[in-house]
Amino acid sequence: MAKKGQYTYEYPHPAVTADSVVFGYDGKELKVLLIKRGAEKEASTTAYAGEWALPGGFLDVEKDKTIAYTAKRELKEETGLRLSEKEFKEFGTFSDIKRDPRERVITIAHYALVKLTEVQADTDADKAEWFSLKEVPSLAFDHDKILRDAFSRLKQDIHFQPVGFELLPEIFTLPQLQNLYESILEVKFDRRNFANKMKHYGILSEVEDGTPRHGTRTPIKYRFDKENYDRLKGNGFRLEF
Amino acid sequence: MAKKGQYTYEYPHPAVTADSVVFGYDGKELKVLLIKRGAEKEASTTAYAGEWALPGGFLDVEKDKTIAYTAKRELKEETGLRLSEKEFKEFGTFSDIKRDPRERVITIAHYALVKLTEVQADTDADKAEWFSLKEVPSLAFDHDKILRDAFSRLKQDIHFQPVGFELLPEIFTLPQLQNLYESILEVKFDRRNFANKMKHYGILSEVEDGTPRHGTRTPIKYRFDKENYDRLKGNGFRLEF
DNA sequence: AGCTTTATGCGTTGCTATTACGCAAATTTT
DNA sequence: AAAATTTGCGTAATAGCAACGCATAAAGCT
Repeated sequence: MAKKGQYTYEYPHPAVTADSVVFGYDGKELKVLLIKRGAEKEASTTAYAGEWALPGGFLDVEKDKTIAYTAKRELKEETGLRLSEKEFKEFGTFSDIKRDPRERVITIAHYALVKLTEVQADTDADKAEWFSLKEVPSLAFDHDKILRDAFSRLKQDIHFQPVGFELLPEIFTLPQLQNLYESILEVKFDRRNFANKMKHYGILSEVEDGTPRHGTRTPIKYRFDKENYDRLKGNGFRLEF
Repeated sequence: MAKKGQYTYEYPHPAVTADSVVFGYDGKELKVLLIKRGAEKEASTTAYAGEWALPGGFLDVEKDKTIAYTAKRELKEETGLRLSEKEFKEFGTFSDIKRDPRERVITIAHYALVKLTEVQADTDADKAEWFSLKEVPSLAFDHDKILRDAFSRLKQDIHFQPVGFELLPEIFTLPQLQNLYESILEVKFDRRNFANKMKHYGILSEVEDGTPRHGTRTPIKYRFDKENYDRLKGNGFRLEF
């Protein structure tokens, strides 16, 4: 254990944290993963004790190779979720001088997209909880603003990059995909035009699962064509609204 | 002057800097502003002494309200250029554990666009110099990578937001505007289609400067319609390529 | 059970935007 | 003087997009 006051510098240094906004989709609406701040182990986490906050924590100056690694490590520690560093998308720095009452703390904010249906079992329910975006409580520090910024960044990104793969289960239906887009963009699309567009991109593969499609009301099942999907991510596209 | 070893912390803290990639356009090609690192005042700047680098410097933990302010302050100190905080666009954090040989330094990277023709006089030529993007020397730290990332970010942003206003002189011609876009995107557009598109956006106002247009070869002069320009920035648009 | 409402897939039509060019005039280059 | 270049103005063909109709089966309702 480190002794108090062991680390000295010629000039004042800020603390640096990585915070993560983890979005999940349950087939109906967009959710976000929050943790409850406790006065458990570290004395430094007592600020805003008991309040809800984004998962995240301090950069380990000596061990964390990059900030993305900090985000990954802290998410695992605080919520049980294991994501790879690549899945964290950095979207901004929050550096306001008063944002943490204890000392100067700069946070590098990230967002990540996960298949809620698959990861729900892995999230440590004692510490973490999924909240509907519409029912998020007020958060510690400036995490309200960070969350708002993350959502508007996701909203922007989705116009130019497909995001379904990260959020939907492997097999899904077109109405599900459309609902996902509508949840994120907060708009409504015409059913048939949306279907045409998605099919036109060539990122969907029909799934034959034995069940002979009974009626027109049972939606056709799809999976993503990973190859075309990634190509489209690289090239970018434009989804109107 | 601060005494040595005055600032102590329970856990190690990183240093935090703000670095800026300042792009300018001289009517022909895109340029970037670099500084020559010297062993002048601060002992801490001796790393990579004599090499070219991006302007930037350490966050003043006690005085700088935000990282953007650090960027603004350091740019002024190092190059003489005065920009407002809003003109700095943050595009990423560089946090590799080995990126600075002295200690752990996290940098928040920004880019800015300026009218080269107007600011050239303000840049302190003793310390700073404008380089063509094609002739940039190899840079200190990981600044090569930061510069590459800034350029590709600018390239992305220009697809969805007009950028001419920030880079061109107040009065300019359509060929100039097209050349700017072509310089950034590294592609060629069809002259007439480009003109049609720009006119269609409604952000151009023809300038009557007495000179009765001699021949068709003297390009028509324009200025930006600031109101429509800003509206377009807000809404976003899509420039194909 | 029988009727109404809703969800899904497959299309069509008109409109707008985009692309790929042609042409004339004047300047610059050779 | 001739040739090549640059600029503005225009047009035809095409592709993409938005708005909408129709048939069918499931789900909801009385």
